[in-house]
Amino acid sequence: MKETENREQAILRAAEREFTTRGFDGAKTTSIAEAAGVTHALLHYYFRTKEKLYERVLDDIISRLEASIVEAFSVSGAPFTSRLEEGLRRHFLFLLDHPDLPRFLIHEIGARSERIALVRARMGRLVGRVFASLQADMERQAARGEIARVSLADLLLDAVSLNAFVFLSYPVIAQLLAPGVEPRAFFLARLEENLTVIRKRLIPDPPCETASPSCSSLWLP
Amino acid sequence: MKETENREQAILRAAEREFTTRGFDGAKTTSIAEAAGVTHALLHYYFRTKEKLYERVLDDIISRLEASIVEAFSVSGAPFTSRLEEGLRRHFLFLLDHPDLPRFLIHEIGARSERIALVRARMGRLVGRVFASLQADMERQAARGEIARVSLADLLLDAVSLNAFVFLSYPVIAQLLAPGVEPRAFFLARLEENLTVIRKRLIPDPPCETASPSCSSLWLP
DNA sequence: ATTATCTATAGATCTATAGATAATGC
DNA sequence: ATTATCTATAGATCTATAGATAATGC
Repeated sequence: MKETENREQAILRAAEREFTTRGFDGAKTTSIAEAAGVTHALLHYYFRTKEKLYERVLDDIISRLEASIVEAFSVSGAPFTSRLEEGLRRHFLFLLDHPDLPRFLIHEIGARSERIALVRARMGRLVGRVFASLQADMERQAARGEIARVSLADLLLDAVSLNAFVFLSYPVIAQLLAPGVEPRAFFLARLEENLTVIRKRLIPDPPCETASPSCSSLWLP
Repeated sequence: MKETENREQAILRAAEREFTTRGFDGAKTTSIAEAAGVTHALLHYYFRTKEKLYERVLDDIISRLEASIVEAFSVSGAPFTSRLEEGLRRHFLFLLDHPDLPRFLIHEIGARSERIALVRARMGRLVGRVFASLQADMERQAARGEIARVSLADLLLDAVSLNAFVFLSYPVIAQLLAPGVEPRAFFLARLEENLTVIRKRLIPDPPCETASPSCSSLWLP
Protein backbone atom coordinates (compact mmCIF):
# COMPACT_ATOMS: atom_id res chain seq x y z
CA MET A 1 0.00 0.00 0.00
CA LYS A 2 2.84 2.32 0.79
CA GLU A 3 4.65 1.26 -2.37
CA THR A 4 1.45 1.96 -4.29
CA GLU A 5 1.06 5.48 -3.06
CA ASN A 6 4.67 6.15 -3.84
CA ARG A 7 4.24 5.11 -7.44
CA GLU A 8 0.96 6.88 -7.86
CA GLN A 9 2.47 10.02 -6.42
CA ALA A 10 5.57 9.61 -8.52
CA ILE A 11 3.35 9.58 -11.59
CA LEU A 12 1.51 12.67 -10.37
CA ARG A 13 4.72 14.54 -9.74
CA ALA A 14 6.14 13.59 -13.12
CA ALA A 15 2.84 14.46 -14.77
CA GLU A 16 2.73 17.88 -13.18
CA ARG A 17 6.22 18.57 -14.37
CA GLU A 18 5.50 17.37 -17.90
CA PHE A 19 2.14 19.11 -18.22
CA THR A 20 3.28 22.41 -16.77
CA THR A 21 6.36 22.63 -18.94
CA ARG A 22 4.99 21.24 -22.21
CA GLY A 23 1.25 21.81 -21.98
CA PHE A 24 -1.36 19.13 -22.52
CA ASP A 25 -0.66 18.61 -26.19
CA GLY A 26 3.08 18.57 -25.83
CA ALA A 27 3.02 16.17 -22.90
CA LYS A 28 3.44 12.45 -23.60
CA THR A 29 2.16 9.80 -21.26
CA THR A 30 5.18 7.72 -22.19
CA SER A 31 7.52 10.48 -21.04
CA ILE A 32 5.59 10.87 -17.81
CA ALA A 33 5.80 7.16 -17.10
CA GLU A 34 9.48 7.14 -17.89
CA ALA A 35 10.16 10.16 -15.67
CA ALA A 36 8.20 8.51 -12.86
CA GLY A 37 10.20 5.31 -13.29
CA VAL A 38 7.19 3.14 -13.96
CA THR A 39 5.91 1.27 -16.94
CA HIS A 40 3.62 3.10 -19.28
CA ALA A 41 0.68 0.81 -18.64
CA LEU A 42 0.74 1.60 -14.95
CA LEU A 43 -0.07 5.20 -15.66
CA HIS A 44 -3.27 4.13 -17.34
CA TYR A 45 -3.99 1.67 -14.60
CA TYR A 46 -4.04 4.49 -12.04
CA PHE A 47 -5.47 7.36 -14.03
CA ARG A 48 -7.29 5.66 -16.89
CA THR A 49 -6.67 8.35 -19.50
CA LYS A 50 -4.28 11.18 -20.20
CA GLU A 51 -7.20 13.59 -19.95
CA LYS A 52 -8.14 12.36 -16.46
CA LEU A 53 -4.55 12.58 -15.29
CA TYR A 54 -4.41 16.10 -16.65
CA GLU A 55 -7.60 17.08 -14.85
CA ARG A 56 -6.22 15.76 -11.64
CA VAL A 57 -3.01 17.74 -12.03
CA LEU A 58 -4.87 20.90 -12.98
CA ASP A 59 -7.17 20.49 -10.04
CA ASP A 60 -4.31 20.07 -7.61
CA ILE A 61 -2.54 23.10 -8.97
CA ILE A 62 -5.57 25.35 -8.76
CA SER A 63 -6.22 24.19 -5.23
CA ARG A 64 -2.71 25.10 -4.18
CA LEU A 65 -2.95 28.44 -5.91
CA GLU A 66 -6.23 29.20 -4.21
CA ALA A 67 -4.93 28.20 -0.83
CA SER A 68 -1.87 30.36 -1.25
CA ILE A 69 -3.87 33.41 -2.23
CA VAL A 70 -6.43 33.03 0.52
CA GLU A 71 -3.63 32.58 2.98
CA ALA A 72 -1.71 35.49 1.50
CA PHE A 73 -4.53 37.91 2.24
CA SER A 74 -5.57 36.42 5.52
CA VAL A 75 -3.60 38.86 7.66
CA SER A 76 -6.39 40.65 9.43
CA GLY A 77 -6.58 43.53 11.82
CA ALA A 78 -3.96 45.45 9.86
CA PRO A 79 -4.69 48.46 7.65
CA PHE A 80 -5.47 47.88 3.98
CA THR A 81 -2.07 48.91 2.68
CA SER A 82 -0.24 46.51 4.98
CA ARG A 83 -2.53 43.65 4.10
CA LEU A 84 -2.15 44.35 0.42
CA GLU A 85 1.60 44.55 0.63
CA GLU A 86 1.84 41.37 2.65
CA GLY A 87 -0.52 39.62 0.22
CA LEU A 88 1.56 40.61 -2.77
CA ARG A 89 4.73 39.50 -1.09
CA ARG A 90 3.30 36.08 -0.29
CA HIS A 91 1.77 35.74 -3.73
CA PHE A 92 5.16 36.49 -5.28
CA LEU A 93 6.98 34.02 -3.06
CA PHE A 94 4.44 31.37 -3.96
CA LEU A 95 5.17 31.96 -7.63
CA LEU A 96 8.87 31.76 -6.88
CA ASP A 97 8.19 28.23 -5.69
CA HIS A 98 6.12 27.43 -8.78
CA PRO A 99 7.77 29.47 -11.49
CA ASP A 100 6.12 27.89 -14.49
CA LEU A 101 2.64 27.79 -13.08
CA PRO A 102 1.49 31.09 -14.63
CA ARG A 103 2.68 30.03 -18.06
CA PHE A 104 0.90 26.72 -17.76
CA LEU A 105 -2.43 28.13 -16.62
CA ILE A 106 -2.44 30.86 -19.21
CA HIS A 107 -1.60 28.55 -22.06
CA GLU A 108 -4.11 25.91 -21.13
CA ILE A 109 -6.86 28.45 -20.65
CA GLY A 110 -6.17 29.99 -24.02
CA ALA A 111 -5.48 26.85 -26.00
CA ARG A 112 -8.10 24.56 -24.54
CA SER A 113 -11.08 26.72 -23.93
CA GLU A 114 -13.09 23.82 -22.54
CA ARG A 115 -11.07 24.36 -19.41
CA ILE A 116 -12.07 27.97 -18.97
CA ALA A 117 -15.32 27.20 -17.20
CA LEU A 118 -13.65 25.22 -14.44
CA VAL A 119 -10.87 27.70 -13.85
CA ARG A 120 -13.22 30.64 -14.03
CA ALA A 121 -15.66 29.15 -11.56
CA ARG A 122 -12.98 28.52 -9.00
CA MET A 123 -11.24 31.81 -9.57
CA GLY A 124 -14.60 33.52 -9.26
CA ARG A 125 -15.14 32.26 -5.75
CA LEU A 126 -11.59 33.16 -4.88
CA VAL A 127 -11.72 36.69 -6.26
CA GLY A 128 -15.00 37.17 -4.49
CA ARG A 129 -13.49 36.23 -1.18
CA VAL A 130 -10.39 38.38 -1.56
CA PHE A 131 -12.52 41.32 -2.66
CA ALA A 132 -14.93 41.06 0.18
CA SER A 133 -12.05 40.80 2.55
CA LEU A 134 -10.25 43.91 1.29
CA GLN A 135 -12.91 46.25 -0.03
CA ALA A 136 -14.14 47.66 3.25
CA ASP A 137 -10.66 48.28 4.59
CA MET A 138 -9.72 50.01 1.38
CA GLU A 139 -12.75 52.29 1.48
CA ARG A 140 -11.95 53.25 5.00
CA GLN A 141 -8.42 54.28 4.23
CA ALA A 142 -9.48 56.08 1.05
CA ALA A 143 -12.15 57.99 2.94
CA ARG A 144 -9.47 59.29 5.25
CA GLY A 145 -7.56 60.50 2.19
CA GLU A 146 -4.59 58.32 2.98
CA ILE A 147 -4.67 56.53 -0.36
CA ALA A 148 -5.89 57.33 -3.83
CA ARG A 149 -9.29 56.15 -4.96
CA VAL A 150 -8.79 53.20 -7.30
CA SER A 151 -11.02 50.34 -8.27
CA LEU A 152 -9.87 47.37 -6.26
CA ALA A 153 -10.19 45.20 -9.38
CA ASP A 154 -7.73 47.39 -11.25
CA LEU A 155 -5.36 47.53 -8.34
CA LEU A 156 -5.27 43.78 -7.87
CA LEU A 157 -4.90 43.19 -11.58
CA ASP A 158 -1.98 45.61 -11.59
CA ALA A 159 -0.36 43.67 -8.81
CA VAL A 160 -0.95 40.24 -10.29
CA SER A 161 0.26 41.44 -13.69
CA LEU A 162 3.51 42.65 -12.22
CA ASN A 163 4.05 39.56 -10.13
CA ALA A 164 3.17 36.99 -12.76
CA PHE A 165 4.80 38.56 -15.77
CA VAL A 166 8.33 38.34 -14.43
CA PHE A 167 7.96 34.58 -14.36
CA LEU A 168 6.25 34.45 -17.72
CA SER A 169 8.94 36.42 -19.46
CA TYR A 170 11.91 35.27 -17.45
CA PRO A 171 13.50 33.03 -20.12
CA VAL A 172 13.66 35.91 -22.56
CA ILE A 173 14.35 38.90 -20.41
CA ALA A 174 16.67 37.73 -17.67
CA GLN A 175 19.82 37.63 -19.76
CA LEU A 176 18.84 40.83 -21.49
CA LEU A 177 17.97 43.01 -18.55
CA ALA A 178 20.20 41.62 -15.88
CA PRO A 179 22.99 39.52 -17.35
CA GLY A 180 24.95 37.55 -14.82
CA VAL A 181 22.54 38.11 -11.97
CA GLU A 182 21.47 34.90 -10.27
CA PRO A 183 17.77 34.11 -10.77
CA ARG A 184 16.74 34.43 -7.17
CA ALA A 185 18.32 37.82 -6.73
CA PHE A 186 16.74 38.98 -9.97
CA PHE A 187 13.30 37.86 -8.82
CA LEU A 188 13.61 39.36 -5.37
CA ALA A 189 14.65 42.68 -6.85
CA ARG A 190 11.54 42.56 -8.99
CA LEU A 191 9.40 41.88 -5.94
CA GLU A 192 10.63 45.13 -4.40
CA GLU A 193 10.00 47.02 -7.61
CA ASN A 194 6.48 45.62 -7.80
CA LEU A 195 5.76 46.69 -4.25
CA THR A 196 7.06 50.15 -5.01
CA VAL A 197 4.84 50.43 -8.06
CA ILE A 198 1.75 49.46 -6.10
CA ARG A 199 2.61 51.76 -3.20
CA LYS A 200 3.06 54.67 -5.54
CA ARG A 201 -0.15 53.83 -7.34
CA LEU A 202 -1.88 54.48 -4.05
CA ILE A 203 -0.34 57.88 -3.43
CA PRO A 204 -3.29 60.24 -3.17
CA ASP A 205 -3.58 62.65 -6.07
CA PRO A 206 -2.93 65.50 -6.16
CA PRO A 207 0.16 64.45 -4.24
CA CYS A 208 0.79 67.99 -3.00
CA GLU A 209 -1.43 70.92 -2.49
CA THR A 210 1.42 73.36 -1.99
CA ALA A 211 3.23 74.56 -5.08
CA SER A 212 6.61 73.19 -4.17
CA PRO A 213 9.13 72.92 -7.01
CA SER A 214 8.92 69.12 -7.25
CA CYS A 215 5.14 69.32 -7.50
CA SER A 216 4.70 72.08 -10.02
CA SER A 217 6.72 70.18 -12.57
CA LEU A 218 4.74 66.97 -12.26
CA TRP A 219 3.61 65.71 -15.61
CA LEU A 220 0.41 64.26 -14.26
CA PRO A 221 -2.42 65.76 -16.29
CA MET B 1 1.03 33.26 -59.99
CA LYS B 2 -1.55 35.39 -58.31
CA GLU B 3 -3.58 32.33 -57.40
CA THR B 4 -0.42 30.79 -55.99
CA GLU B 5 0.35 33.64 -53.71
CA ASN B 6 -3.22 33.66 -52.54
CA ARG B 7 -3.06 30.02 -51.54
CA GLU B 8 0.34 30.29 -49.98
CA GLN B 9 -0.81 33.29 -48.03
CA ALA B 10 -4.04 31.57 -47.11
CA ILE B 11 -1.98 28.76 -45.61
CA LEU B 12 0.17 31.25 -43.73
CA ARG B 13 -2.82 33.04 -42.32
CA ALA B 14 -4.48 29.81 -41.28
CA ALA B 15 -1.20 28.58 -39.82
CA GLU B 16 -0.71 31.70 -37.78
CA ARG B 17 -4.17 31.37 -36.38
CA GLU B 18 -3.74 27.69 -35.57
CA PHE B 19 -0.26 28.03 -34.10
CA THR B 20 -1.04 31.10 -32.02
CA THR B 21 -4.18 29.65 -30.51
CA ARG B 22 -3.08 26.03 -30.03
CA GLY B 23 0.69 26.21 -29.86
CA PHE B 24 3.03 24.10 -31.98
CA ASP B 25 2.10 20.79 -30.42
CA GLY B 26 -1.63 21.41 -30.47
CA ALA B 27 -1.63 22.61 -34.05
CA LYS B 28 -2.40 20.09 -36.80
CA THR B 29 -1.24 20.58 -40.35
CA THR B 30 -4.48 18.96 -41.48
CA SER B 31 -6.51 21.60 -39.63
CA ILE B 32 -4.41 24.37 -41.11
CA ALA B 33 -4.90 23.04 -44.64
CA GLU B 34 -8.60 22.67 -44.03
CA ALA B 35 -8.91 26.20 -42.64
CA ALA B 36 -6.98 27.53 -45.61
CA GLY B 37 -9.26 25.66 -47.99
CA VAL B 38 -6.48 23.68 -49.60
CA THR B 39 -5.53 20.06 -49.65
CA HIS B 40 -3.18 18.85 -47.00
CA ALA B 41 -0.41 17.94 -49.45
CA LEU B 42 -0.25 21.49 -50.72
CA LEU B 43 0.85 22.71 -47.34
CA HIS B 44 3.85 20.44 -47.50
CA TYR B 45 4.49 21.43 -51.07
CA TYR B 46 4.91 25.06 -50.04
CA PHE B 47 6.48 24.75 -46.64
CA ARG B 48 8.00 21.27 -46.65
CA THR B 49 7.50 20.53 -42.97
CA LYS B 50 5.33 21.62 -40.08
CA GLU B 51 8.45 22.86 -38.33
CA LYS B 52 9.45 25.07 -41.25
CA LEU B 53 5.97 26.49 -41.51
CA TYR B 54 6.07 27.20 -37.82
CA GLU B 55 9.42 28.95 -38.08
CA ARG B 56 8.09 31.11 -40.84
CA VAL B 57 5.05 32.09 -38.78
CA LEU B 58 7.14 32.79 -35.69
CA ASP B 59 9.54 34.86 -37.72
CA ASP B 60 6.76 36.95 -39.24
CA ILE B 61 5.21 37.55 -35.85
CA ILE B 62 8.42 38.65 -34.22
CA SER B 63 9.14 40.97 -37.12
CA ARG B 64 5.79 42.64 -36.74
CA LEU B 65 6.24 42.92 -32.99
CA GLU B 66 9.67 44.47 -33.43
CA ALA B 67 8.44 46.92 -36.01
CA SER B 68 5.56 47.97 -33.80
CA ILE B 69 7.79 48.58 -30.80
CA VAL B 70 10.43 50.47 -32.72
CA GLU B 71 7.73 52.57 -34.29
CA ALA B 72 6.01 53.02 -30.93
CA PHE B 73 9.08 54.66 -29.42
CA SER B 74 10.13 56.57 -32.49
CA VAL B 75 8.51 59.84 -31.44
CA SER B 76 11.55 62.02 -31.00
CA GLY B 77 12.10 65.54 -29.83
CA ALA B 78 9.55 65.13 -27.05
CA PRO B 79 10.44 64.78 -23.36
CA PHE B 80 10.99 61.30 -21.95
CA THR B 81 7.65 61.04 -20.21
CA SER B 82 5.72 61.91 -23.37
CA ARG B 83 7.69 59.43 -25.45
CA LEU B 84 7.21 56.74 -22.87
CA GLU B 85 3.50 57.35 -22.62
CA GLU B 86 3.08 57.40 -26.38
CA GLY B 87 5.13 54.22 -26.70
CA LEU B 88 3.02 52.40 -24.16
CA ARG B 89 -0.15 53.50 -25.82
CA ARG B 90 0.99 52.25 -29.21
CA HIS B 91 2.30 49.03 -27.75
CA PHE B 92 -1.04 48.41 -26.13
CA LEU B 93 -2.97 49.16 -29.30
CA PHE B 94 -0.74 46.77 -31.21
CA LEU B 95 -1.59 44.05 -28.72
CA LEU B 96 -5.25 44.91 -29.09
CA ASP B 97 -4.86 43.98 -32.75
CA HIS B 98 -3.01 40.77 -31.90
CA PRO B 99 -4.59 39.71 -28.65
CA ASP B 100 -3.24 36.19 -28.46
CA LEU B 101 0.29 37.00 -29.47
CA PRO B 102 1.63 37.33 -25.91
CA ARG B 103 0.19 33.99 -24.93
CA PHE B 104 1.69 32.33 -27.98
CA LEU B 105 5.17 33.73 -27.55
CA ILE B 106 5.30 32.98 -23.88
CA HIS B 107 4.12 29.43 -24.25
CA GLU B 108 6.45 28.59 -27.10
CA ILE B 109 9.43 30.12 -25.36
CA GLY B 110 8.70 28.15 -22.24
CA ALA B 111 7.63 24.88 -23.78
CA ARG B 112 10.12 24.66 -26.64
CA SER B 113 13.31 26.05 -25.29
CA GLU B 114 15.09 25.51 -28.62
CA ARG B 115 13.27 28.64 -29.70
CA ILE B 116 14.64 30.81 -26.91
CA ALA B 117 17.88 31.61 -28.68
CA LEU B 118 16.17 33.05 -31.73
CA VAL B 119 13.66 35.10 -29.80
CA ARG B 120 16.26 36.31 -27.34
CA ALA B 121 18.67 37.38 -30.04
CA ARG B 122 16.09 39.46 -31.83
CA MET B 123 14.61 40.87 -28.64
CA GLY B 124 18.12 41.71 -27.51
CA ARG B 125 18.72 43.98 -30.48
CA LEU B 126 15.31 45.50 -29.99
CA VAL B 127 15.70 46.18 -26.29
CA GLY B 128 19.10 47.63 -27.00
CA ARG B 129 17.66 50.08 -29.48
CA VAL B 130 14.77 51.15 -27.29
CA PHE B 131 17.09 51.59 -24.34
CA ALA B 132 19.61 53.64 -26.20
CA SER B 133 16.83 55.78 -27.51
CA LEU B 134 15.26 56.49 -24.13
CA GLN B 135 18.05 56.36 -21.58
CA ALA B 136 19.58 59.79 -22.19
CA ASP B 137 16.21 61.54 -22.20
CA MET B 138 15.30 59.83 -18.98
CA GLU B 139 18.52 60.84 -17.26
CA ARG B 140 17.98 64.42 -18.30
CA GLN B 141 14.52 64.59 -16.80
CA ALA B 142 15.60 62.77 -13.67
CA ALA B 143 18.52 65.13 -13.20
CA ARG B 144 16.07 68.00 -13.20
CA GLY B 145 14.15 66.25 -10.44
CA GLU B 146 11.02 66.00 -12.54
CA ILE B 147 10.80 62.23 -12.29
CA ALA B 148 11.90 59.63 -9.83
CA ARG B 149 15.12 57.73 -10.39
CA VAL B 150 14.24 54.24 -11.61
CA SER B 151 16.14 51.71 -13.63
CA LEU B 152 14.83 51.94 -17.16
CA ALA B 153 14.80 48.16 -17.36
CA ASP B 154 12.47 47.95 -14.37
CA LEU B 155 10.26 50.69 -15.68
CA LEU B 156 9.84 49.12 -19.11
CA LEU B 157 9.25 45.71 -17.62
CA ASP B 158 6.55 47.24 -15.40
CA ALA B 159 4.90 48.70 -18.46
CA VAL B 160 5.11 45.59 -20.60
CA SER B 161 3.84 43.46 -17.71
CA LEU B 162 0.79 45.63 -17.31
CA ASN B 163 0.09 45.82 -21.01
CA ALA B 164 0.60 42.16 -21.84
CA PHE B 165 -1.04 40.59 -18.82
CA VAL B 166 -4.51 41.93 -19.55
CA PHE B 167 -4.46 39.96 -22.78
CA LEU B 168 -2.95 36.91 -21.19
CA SER B 169 -5.53 36.70 -18.48
CA TYR B 170 -8.49 38.07 -20.38
CA PRO B 171 -10.40 34.78 -20.78
CA VAL B 172 -10.44 34.25 -17.03
CA ILE B 173 -10.73 37.69 -15.60
CA ALA B 174 -13.01 39.62 -17.94
CA GLN B 175 -16.25 38.06 -16.76
CA LEU B 176 -15.08 38.21 -13.19
CA LEU B 177 -13.87 41.76 -12.93
CA ALA B 178 -16.09 43.50 -15.42
CA PRO B 179 -19.13 41.39 -16.26
CA GLY B 180 -21.13 42.67 -19.19
CA VAL B 181 -18.53 45.17 -20.34
CA GLU B 182 -17.67 44.82 -24.03
CA PRO B 183 -14.09 43.65 -24.58
CA ARG B 184 -12.83 46.78 -26.32
CA ALA B 185 -14.10 49.06 -23.57
CA PHE B 186 -12.58 46.80 -20.97
CA PHE B 187 -9.20 46.87 -22.67
CA LEU B 188 -9.19 50.60 -23.23
CA ALA B 189 -10.02 51.19 -19.59
CA ARG B 190 -7.04 49.06 -18.71
CA LEU B 191 -4.82 51.06 -21.01
CA GLU B 192 -5.66 54.19 -19.01
CA GLU B 193 -5.03 52.41 -15.75
CA ASN B 194 -1.66 51.20 -17.00
CA LEU B 195 -0.67 54.70 -18.01
CA THR B 196 -1.70 55.99 -14.62
CA VAL B 197 0.40 53.36 -12.87
CA ILE B 198 3.47 54.24 -14.89
CA ARG B 199 2.96 57.96 -14.44
CA LYS B 200 2.68 57.56 -10.72
CA ARG B 201 5.70 55.31 -10.64
CA LEU B 202 7.64 58.28 -11.90
CA ILE B 203 6.45 60.72 -9.28
CA PRO B 204 9.62 61.92 -7.58
CA ASP B 205 10.02 60.69 -4.04
CA PRO B 206 9.66 62.14 -1.52
CA PRO B 207 6.60 63.48 -3.29
CA CYS B 208 6.37 66.51 -0.98
CA GLU B 209 8.90 68.22 1.13
CA THR B 210 6.35 70.23 3.10
CA ALA B 211 4.47 68.44 5.84
CA SER B 212 1.03 68.86 4.32
CA PRO B 213 -1.68 66.58 5.74
CA SER B 214 -1.84 64.39 2.63
CA CYS B 215 1.90 63.87 2.76
CA SER B 216 2.44 63.17 6.42
CA SER B 217 0.10 60.21 6.24
CA LEU B 218 1.80 58.56 3.29
CA TRP B 219 2.63 54.96 3.94
CA LEU B 220 5.77 55.00 1.88
CA PRO B 221 8.58 53.80 4.09
C1' DA C 1 -8.99 -12.66 -3.90
C1' DT C 2 -7.67 -8.33 -4.79
C1' DT C 3 -4.50 -5.03 -6.06
C1' DA C 4 -0.31 -3.76 -8.50
C1' DT C 5 2.69 -4.31 -12.19
C1' DC C 6 4.58 -5.97 -16.55
C1' DT C 7 4.87 -7.32 -21.81
C1' DA C 8 2.98 -6.94 -26.07
C1' DT C 9 0.06 -4.98 -29.27
C1' DA C 10 -4.15 -2.91 -31.29
C1' DG C 11 -6.01 1.46 -32.90
C1' DA C 12 -6.01 6.13 -33.68
C1' DT C 13 -3.93 10.16 -35.29
C1' DC C 14 -0.84 12.93 -37.61
C1' DT C 15 3.10 14.16 -40.70
C1' DA C 16 5.12 13.54 -44.90
C1' DT C 17 5.81 11.80 -49.51
C1' DA C 18 5.14 9.37 -53.93
C1' DG C 19 3.07 9.62 -58.03
C1' DA C 20 -0.63 11.30 -61.09
C1' DT C 21 -3.04 15.28 -63.17
C1' DA C 22 -4.15 20.02 -64.07
C1' DA C 23 -2.72 24.85 -64.83
C1' DT C 24 0.62 28.31 -66.40
C1' DG C 25 4.36 30.81 -68.74
C1' DC C 26 7.50 30.72 -72.43
C1' DA D 1 8.69 22.64 -69.11
C1' DT D 2 7.69 24.21 -64.92
C1' DT D 3 4.76 25.10 -61.28
C1' DA D 4 0.61 24.06 -58.71
C1' DT D 5 -2.58 20.91 -57.06
C1' DC D 6 -4.79 16.49 -56.07
C1' DT D 7 -5.44 11.35 -54.41
C1' DA D 8 -3.72 7.78 -51.94
C1' DT D 9 -0.80 5.85 -48.71
C1' DA D 10 3.47 4.86 -46.08
C1' DG D 11 5.62 5.65 -41.59
C1' DA D 12 5.99 7.44 -37.25
C1' DT D 13 4.19 8.37 -32.88
C1' DC D 14 1.21 8.13 -29.16
C1' DT D 15 -2.75 6.51 -26.29
C1' DA D 16 -5.00 2.81 -24.53
C1' DT D 17 -6.05 -1.95 -23.51
C1' DA D 18 -5.79 -7.04 -23.26
C1' DG D 19 -3.94 -10.56 -20.96
C1' DA D 20 -0.27 -12.58 -18.09
C1' DT D 21 2.33 -12.46 -13.74
C1' DA D 22 3.79 -10.85 -9.31
C1' DA D 23 2.76 -8.87 -4.75
C1' DT D 24 -0.37 -8.11 -0.83
C1' DG D 25 -4.01 -8.52 2.66
C1' DC D 26 -7.33 -11.42 4.63
